[in-house]
Amino acid sequence: MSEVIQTADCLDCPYRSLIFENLNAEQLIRVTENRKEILYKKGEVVCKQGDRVQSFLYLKTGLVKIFKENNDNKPQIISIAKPKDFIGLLSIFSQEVYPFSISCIEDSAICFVDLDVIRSLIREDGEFGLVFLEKMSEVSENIWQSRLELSKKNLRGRIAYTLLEFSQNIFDDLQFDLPISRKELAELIDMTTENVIRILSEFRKDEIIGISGKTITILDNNRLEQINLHG
Amino acid sequence: MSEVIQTADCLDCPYRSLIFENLNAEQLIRVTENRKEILYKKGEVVCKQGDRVQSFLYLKTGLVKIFKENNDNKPQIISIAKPKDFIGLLSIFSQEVYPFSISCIEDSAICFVDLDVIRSLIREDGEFGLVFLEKMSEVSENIWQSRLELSKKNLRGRIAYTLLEFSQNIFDDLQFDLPISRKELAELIDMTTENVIRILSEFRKDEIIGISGKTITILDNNRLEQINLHG
DNA sequence: CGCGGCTTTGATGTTCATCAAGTAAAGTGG
DNA sequence: CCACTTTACTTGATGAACATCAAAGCCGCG
Repeated sequence: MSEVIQTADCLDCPYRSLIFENLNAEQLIRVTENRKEILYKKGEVVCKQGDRVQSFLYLKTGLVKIFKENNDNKPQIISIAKPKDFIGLLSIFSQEVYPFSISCIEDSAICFVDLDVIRSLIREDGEFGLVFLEKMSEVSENIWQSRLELSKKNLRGRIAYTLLEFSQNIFDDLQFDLPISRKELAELIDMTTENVIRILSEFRKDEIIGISGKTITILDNNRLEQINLHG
Repeated sequence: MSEVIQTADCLDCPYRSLIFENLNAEQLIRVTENRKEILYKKGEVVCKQGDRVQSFLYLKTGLVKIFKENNDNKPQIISIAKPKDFIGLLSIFSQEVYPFSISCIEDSAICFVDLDVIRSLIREDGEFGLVFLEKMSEVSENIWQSRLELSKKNLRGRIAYTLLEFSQNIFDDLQFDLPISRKELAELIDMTTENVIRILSEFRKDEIIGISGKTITILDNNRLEQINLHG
């Protein structure tokens, strides 16, 4: 199960985000004293839609999915977050409760910083506030970019786009282990599980990718790019 | 054509946003001196995708559409913004240039506040920064909510959703003039113009709505809600 | 008044979801 | 550790939802 660990203070944290770069010693101590780090196993839930927002969430290592749970039993995955992402997104500043759930698709380490501490840092240190805003803006912009891009593509295009995302932005390799199931991939790009599988098989038959269980190898990057663009 | 007007200072602005509520006199003067207000006619362009971001944009009155221009000649409307919305969205803090265009779908008055002034206000006045962040968060959250809601519905559901949005959130009336063309409605909810028209006609035949040119009258709100929910 | 863009309807075809059925894999309890 | 259950994966067949194409009327505007 998940485990709270006591790390050295944030000053020495190798995963310290740029936003905490310019804090002074006193401020960093305040952050250190009002945070906890939790190690999660793959599959564990970080927060559930409807939970009270109390912390600023920072993904140190691992991979998580941020998703809406609808009462129709068809979750919608909003985004897969990478290390150094702010996984509470912007919501934490206007919502009482989380409008989405977060769970781990790989073992992950997540820092929970007391939200009141973040608020007080912004209040007293405008420079911090500004940097914070910029970083928030960037994360948000990336997710928007992706969603809008996806929504104008057909199924083949969406699959191609997502495989390229994984390859280029997350694993930085032409071969990688799909961190999510076919079902989750379907939830991420808004299609059915059957069609995800069908199209992956198609790509395999066309020798655009290789598939071995969860392991995907991109064999013909060009063609994948073409499908991405014209799908 | 569009017209720059010299209004009284922001202190007296009846449309002053809550975010400027707690500024002191000196700060408000700085805002006043580094802003301009422009009156646009329906159809005029406020900013184009790719323009350099230099101002914080605030919609005082009117209605604008925020949209992506793709090279395939199929614009995607991201959102219709109402008075008091921050129409540059979060992008202004991480993007050099606008990732979208904005144009007016009704005559509109828009304030351009020099972005450097906003930045300096955040730097020097943390409370302002925090309120600003909260408001940004709220606007962003609403758009997300809408897009995710839409993306899980079928065409009838999307039309129903949008009509209810207009009725309830924008015009606060069961009868209203559609501020956008059928074509734009299609771009907003990601379908073809033909199908927008077809489904509106269907709703008319079923006596769920009345249509007379741009004027829509919701005759059976209940049924529309049902279609929205189950579509 | 004539041109271009918007609107409307119908006919047609494609894309995609759904249903069904079976295999493989992965967790669960005795 | 094995039987059992559940969940993931896979393929095919079918039909529904939706896009595309075509044609014609309409409306606003120079």
